[in-house]
Amino acid sequence: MNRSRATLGEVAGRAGVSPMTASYTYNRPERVSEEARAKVLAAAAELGYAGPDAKARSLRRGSSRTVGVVLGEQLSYAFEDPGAAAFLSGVARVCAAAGYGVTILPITGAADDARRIHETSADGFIVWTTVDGDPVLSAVVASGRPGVVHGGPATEGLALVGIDDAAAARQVGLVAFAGARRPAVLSFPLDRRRIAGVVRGPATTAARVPFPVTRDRLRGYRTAARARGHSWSDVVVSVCARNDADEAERAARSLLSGPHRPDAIAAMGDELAGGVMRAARTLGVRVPQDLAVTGWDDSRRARELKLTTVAQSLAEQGAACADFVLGAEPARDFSAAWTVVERGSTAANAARRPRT
Amino acid sequence: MNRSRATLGEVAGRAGVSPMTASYTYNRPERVSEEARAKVLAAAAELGYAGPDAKARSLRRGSSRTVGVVLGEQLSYAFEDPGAAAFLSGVARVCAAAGYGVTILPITGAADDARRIHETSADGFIVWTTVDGDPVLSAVVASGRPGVVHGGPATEGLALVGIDDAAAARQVGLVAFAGARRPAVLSFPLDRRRIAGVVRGPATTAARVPFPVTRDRLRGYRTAARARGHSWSDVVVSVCARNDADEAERAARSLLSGPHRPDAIAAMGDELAGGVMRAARTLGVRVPQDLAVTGWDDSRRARELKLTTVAQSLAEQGAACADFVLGAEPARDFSAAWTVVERGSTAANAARRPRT
DNA sequence: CTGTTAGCGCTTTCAT
DNA sequence: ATGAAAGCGCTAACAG
Repeated sequence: MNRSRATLGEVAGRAGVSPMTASYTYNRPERVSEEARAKVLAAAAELGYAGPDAKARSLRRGSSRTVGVVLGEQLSYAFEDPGAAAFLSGVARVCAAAGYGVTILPITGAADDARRIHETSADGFIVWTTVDGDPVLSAVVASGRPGVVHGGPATEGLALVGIDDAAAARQVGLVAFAGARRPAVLSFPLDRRRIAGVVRGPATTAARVPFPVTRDRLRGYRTAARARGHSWSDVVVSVCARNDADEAERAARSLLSGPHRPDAIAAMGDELAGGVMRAARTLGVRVPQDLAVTGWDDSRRARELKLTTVAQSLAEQGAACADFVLGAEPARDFSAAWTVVERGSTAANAARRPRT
Repeated sequence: MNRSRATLGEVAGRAGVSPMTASYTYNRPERVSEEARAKVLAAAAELGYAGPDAKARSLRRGSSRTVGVVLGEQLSYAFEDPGAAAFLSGVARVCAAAGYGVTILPITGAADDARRIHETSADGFIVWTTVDGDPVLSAVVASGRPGVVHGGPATEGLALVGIDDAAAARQVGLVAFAGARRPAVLSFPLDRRRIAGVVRGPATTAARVPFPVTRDRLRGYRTAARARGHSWSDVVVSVCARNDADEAERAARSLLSGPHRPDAIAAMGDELAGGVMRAARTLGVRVPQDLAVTGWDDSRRARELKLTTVAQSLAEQGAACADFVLGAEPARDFSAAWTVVERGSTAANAARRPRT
């Protein structure tokens, strides 16, 4: 049997119809008589023809029916992040419903990232987790195809989807730091190098934090810390290389065993916060009496651990990105909903407690 | 500025060269004089031309330079599984190195799954986590493009990559069940319905377990249980809907609190085994004295928890699948390496201990 | 090093 | 309901 080497024209020939009738059989079955359709399908079966070639279709239609998702990370990191998984499943749901495929474009950091954008036949792009000045952003703009950035940076020519991270960080930070004497932050990486370690507020100025999401959250925590009477310079910021409970546990153990034991830790992810909870339990530190903990994302984990956290739907944001690229949504920025969910990892009514 | 609407022909015209010179400028720069190249690039810049159109290229070259990865799951499940992440990162590494993109094709379970295969312009397919008789498998074969299945089912016309799950399960099962009086198994789902719950051996006959990996592992555990003097009918098999520590913890707590408390649990994933360890700690059950635990995959988690486990490299297997689709590897099945790593979650020298 | 020709396989457009 | 013509944008093959 010919391994699908047959063309639509050959199928038409064998069926004794014109190429157009064969084409309609696959694309507009309702426009073809029952009889012609049967002949075409029979001929196709005989020739082992599995359907119109997608590459030729793409060229002719001017559309590949594919959306490119640019992951600003090595794939191993991207898939380790539950947030990325949720986001992608939102993207995939919308794309599948519209008959679109999803092409993954991991960033290598090398100079050929931009070329990879141009060499992809996707009809549009969604960019996840990137940094200020990423050449990929201008490549997407230059490609002339629609693009959305999730979480920033805001880019001329691209739509932006995300939440107001600074506002959310401020609000959850107010809860975390209420009544605290030594607030601390457990942060995502500041840049692509993903260097873990402890810094203090001043090292987190905007210019040094190219990841927009991380930067905005740090800014929000800073506002909260100040509102609770602390100088940002005194706030310890422990950076984790990834959104991983085990790494966070080690970092938290180190903080909690040190000379200036924090009594409040605001973490940028529920995974990180979960690690803090484990470290606290191991060290006999009571939550929330001795230590307030907050997370981010309101994942399953947060519910189980009764974590105070920021609730947002990354799946919905992924869907919004896909809607935009597919043109179903207006081409404007989309600021998604978020709320702070207060649970047992912070003191009740902490938001309303007076500062120390 | 024209949003990349210009064609290569127009660029050539403006540069005063033939289309082929323009084409060579992008595809074989070394064949073009410095001067011509400069003229072409200048014209391209003026016209906002970002490079040759990928859709036209794909048609002309007969290749989209893209590999399709079929995930036999809803995307949210697939990305929650650390094994899938490792596998995909192996696929992506090889593809990126070869200049290929990766298109994700989540299975919906609906009748249009096969059509989605045909409508994708990928040059070949990698199928992850599917079940016996999945129509997707015959669709891949019918597409006439190369295909590999990871973990089975073995399919005429497709290559197969994976480990000998039955042999590995047997070997790790011998360690887990050494000296045990009441061995139990914590299993992955038996089929796509992902029904969680407790069954016994007889309900795990091949005919009822369409997931080949799960089926083969159950078979291996059965062999091990019998070798340790147990009837498979007496072995409790607790099925988890997903490879998730929290779900496993609940399942294990239920088993360990019940009337026939197991003293050995072989789990099909390190995440599941981690949940068992947590349940044991909570209930004051000592590992390995009161309970032997084994996992699968030798993940970071396994090392941290000192789990006896099956070590395999899913990233390497993903790479092997990609190599095959890209034609770099011989078109034959690839049985990957595995070993059982013994750690503290089972008794020392358990493999050599006499049966009870 | 550069150019000419031809056509990848399909579907839009417009007729019948 | 069916068909004829045209060409999507590019590059393989083969000159020069």
